[in-house]
Amino acid sequence: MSHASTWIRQLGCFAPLDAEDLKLLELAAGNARLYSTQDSLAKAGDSSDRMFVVLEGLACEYKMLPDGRRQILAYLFAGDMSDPRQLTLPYWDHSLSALWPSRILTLTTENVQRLESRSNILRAFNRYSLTKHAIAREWLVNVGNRTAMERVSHLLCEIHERMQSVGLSADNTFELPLTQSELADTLALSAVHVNRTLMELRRLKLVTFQNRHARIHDHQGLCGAAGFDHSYLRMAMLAGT
Amino acid sequence: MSHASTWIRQLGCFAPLDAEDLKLLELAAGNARLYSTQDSLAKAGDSSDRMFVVLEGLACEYKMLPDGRRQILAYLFAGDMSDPRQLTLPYWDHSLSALWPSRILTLTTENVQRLESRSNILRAFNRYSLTKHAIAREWLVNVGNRTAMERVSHLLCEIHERMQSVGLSADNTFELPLTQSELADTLALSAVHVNRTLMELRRLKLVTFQNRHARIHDHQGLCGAAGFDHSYLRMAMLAGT
DNA sequence: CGTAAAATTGATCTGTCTCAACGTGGGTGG
DNA sequence: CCACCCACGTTGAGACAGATCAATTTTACG
Repeated sequence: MSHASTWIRQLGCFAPLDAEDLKLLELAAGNARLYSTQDSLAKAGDSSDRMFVVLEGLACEYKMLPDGRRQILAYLFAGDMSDPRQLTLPYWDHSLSALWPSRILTLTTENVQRLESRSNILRAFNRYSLTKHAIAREWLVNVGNRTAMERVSHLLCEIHERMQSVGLSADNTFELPLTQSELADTLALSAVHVNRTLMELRRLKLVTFQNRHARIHDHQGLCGAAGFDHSYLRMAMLAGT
Repeated sequence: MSHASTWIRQLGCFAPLDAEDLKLLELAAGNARLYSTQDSLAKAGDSSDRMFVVLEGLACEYKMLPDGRRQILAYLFAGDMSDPRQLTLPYWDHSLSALWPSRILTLTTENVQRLESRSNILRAFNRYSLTKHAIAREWLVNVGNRTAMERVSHLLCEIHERMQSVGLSADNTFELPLTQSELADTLALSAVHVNRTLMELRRLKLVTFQNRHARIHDHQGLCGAAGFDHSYLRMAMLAGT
């Protein structure tokens, strides 16, 4: 199993890939680099001349306000990547950084063009990217309309489902090396309130956290608390609904 | 001046269009239909077999929660369109409806493919769509990290800039037929608080509203109140920064 | 072990929500 | 052409979810 397997498995969820596609993807995944927690990949304003693929670990996209407030816009788990179309723009409007020690692949415009010359890969990229945007829409709904309890539950349901689809969740347990402060900047809550909400989830026997791992004890209960409907995550997948 | 002029002018901001491109776009804009306030264009779950172009008027993308809460995800002003790539998906994950009497064009997959066979048009579509997503990211920041005053100001700065870029703003005045309740569902505030914030903006002599028109009296002051930085709107435009 | 980051807990504060009333202007039918 | 009407805007009072401030404990890691 190569270092790129999660990425390739994820792409395979969005379009069928043949042997030649797989070969090209494996090849492209050659020179991944290791990053540490908090290492910056790109800053808002930087030239947008490369895209990133998280092969292992965890990174995020975020925006900072001048006074230090931070909004996390997206998580990039193993198998996730930045938007390939961003390469057509002159600079980044948001920033990217690692949230945990990660193996991250950097692709140039030429690398990406070579991959996208394969119609299956192009199709997978596009459908993957559409899913990322569907997730962003749902985050806006989350932050805009849901209570703290619903927000945290909804995010956990989403992450669990994403992890499952790439085989990174077993026994309703998955690695989630996020601090409560990072969750706070994702969900637009204070870190203190995230803490209280997580403890409430524990008290309700819905989810527990140990050792940077989340364990869902009552999946149905959690989805209920979140008002979670997974259709936005599956829309672009081969299996359909 | 055709009915499609605002749309075409907007696309022309994202990629150079030649005579043949213009001809095809004009042709495609033939059978627009009139919609009234609140008319539905598509509901979440509907088959995603057409895209929409708002030639005149105002529409929006939104998501509803089962209990009736609504989050508006994007405004479609004259010249704006739904994401063409959505056509590759089986169904909508969000809904679209008119917010004001509008002239709206419906394009089928075939129509869009014909347009996208022109590389300039394809490029314009892509860059337009990237800008839409940059706006969505900024909305998440807005709802997640800014106060009511900042949120309202920021949204007004953004709309003003968008209107200006397609020539729908003159003398710092533009048509904005939104109710306070619609603003509330956009900004994740209550309608009552939107009202108080708008009155505060009026008291500060930054913006006034009359007759469904917004007039910005102190552009610099408004941008300051919002912490507004327009780079996310211009990133994909031909002029650059 | 020591140390710093992260989690936990308690007390208090506040921006915004909710509820409830009243004003108002533009569209419609009589 | 006027009167009604209804959606929208405005205003006030009180409530509350979540923020903030300030310790203290626990955990991770060199």
